[in-house]
Amino acid sequence: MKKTIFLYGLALAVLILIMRVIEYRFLVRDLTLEFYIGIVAVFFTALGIWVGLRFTRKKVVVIHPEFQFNEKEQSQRGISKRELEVLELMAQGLANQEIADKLFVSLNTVKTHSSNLFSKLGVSRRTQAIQKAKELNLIP
Amino acid sequence: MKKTIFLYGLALAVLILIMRVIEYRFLVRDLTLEFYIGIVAVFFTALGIWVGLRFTRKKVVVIHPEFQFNEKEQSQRGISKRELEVLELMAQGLANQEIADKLFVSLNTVKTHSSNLFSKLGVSRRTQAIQKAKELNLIP
DNA sequence: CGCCAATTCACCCGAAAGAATGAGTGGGAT
DNA sequence: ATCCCACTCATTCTTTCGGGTGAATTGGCG
Repeated sequence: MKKTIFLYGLALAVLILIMRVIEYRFLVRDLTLEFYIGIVAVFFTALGIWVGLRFTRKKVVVIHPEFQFNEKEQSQRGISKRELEVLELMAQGLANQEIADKLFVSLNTVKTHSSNLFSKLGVSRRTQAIQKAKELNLIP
Repeated sequence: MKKTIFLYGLALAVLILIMRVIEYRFLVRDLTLEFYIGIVAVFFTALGIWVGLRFTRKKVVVIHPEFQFNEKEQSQRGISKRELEVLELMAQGLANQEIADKLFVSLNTVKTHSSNLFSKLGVSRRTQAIQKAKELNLIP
């Protein structure tokens, strides 16, 4: 990212330098101002197009839109990190006891988390929670 | 498409017009040439970015490979139609009782179906069954 | 017709899940 | 220092699941 910004800055600097040179030449040769301006306009239009392409090309390449977590829903519903962990394991088909073992907590804790999770998701069963969570992009 | 080209042409015409006006004003007020050129450069850079974005902002079509039922798995595992119905409703987060109501059968029947389903899928919990069924393309 | 598979249902029992409640602890913010 | 919140855990109780078993029925097929 920093490299990208640096490259853009460098490109701009080079362009400004070129502009100066062009300016000097044209002033010396005493060409019309309109022509000079036209050159500059074309130049910077090209630069703009280039920049525009750079910024958007990547989006086209991404064919398979991968899962992207919906932070808004998480914060709006007040779902904590731990609850999310439980949710993910739940979606993997693990039983509460297995989740407890995996998270190194007690079964009761997992039950508490899942219970809170259900109320936050507005559901009453784990299968529904999984469905809902996928709809809300909380899990892949 | 023609509308787009027309719009671009129009935009360019307007920009040239604005350029002329700016040019006039700056010449009259006798400001520095560098400043004037800077304005033009920024202007056309913006134009270029805009054009670049317009031309490349292809809608990222979500290639969501549509579900296509895996008949082979169904027959190989000997899963009946009724069992599949139960599976689908199960994947929708319905409880056995709700499935029973929806299919107009008794709770015990649903239990039998789901039980047979689990053994055919090689799982022991409904959440796992849903996972597995999705992997096997038995449900979307 | 007799066989088979699918479907339906029942009963029992243990395990798991879920609801409700209370409570202790530790880290962060005020 | 105090308060809040996430996290933790426990207990009790009810509901739901899931396994196991047995059995009646129905429709298709040889």
